[in-house]
Amino acid sequence: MDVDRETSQSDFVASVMEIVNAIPARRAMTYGEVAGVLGSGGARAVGRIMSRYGSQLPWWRVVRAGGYPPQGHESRALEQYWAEGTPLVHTPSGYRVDMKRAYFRP
DNA sequence: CTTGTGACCCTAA
DNA sequence: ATTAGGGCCACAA
Repeated sequence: MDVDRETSQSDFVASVMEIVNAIPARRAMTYGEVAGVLGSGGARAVGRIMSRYGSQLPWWRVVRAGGYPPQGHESRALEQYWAEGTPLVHTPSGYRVDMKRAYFRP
């Protein structure tokens, strides 16, 4: 077989998609936590996958550390949070997901 | 190989 | 709450 074509990398991508797709509504998980569950790559690697494959995933359920939504996509995420009823907390500079209630641990 | 960029994280002040 | 600095991983030029 010619090289492993897509093994370690594609496996990582598939795992991320599985986890994100498994996050229930009104819940949220951080990039670092997803990476931690996989035990490989890093938060940035997860973020990169989201930018590439997140189009077909509930990407709004994946937030930054502290519950802050993805940078540059805050408006889009807010619409989804509002539609699903995700617990939010308003901050002086915007809003954030209430990790106190929305935090999801697989 | 060096540099720059990105849907990131942590600690300190 | 906010900014600054360092660390991390993956990729294009």
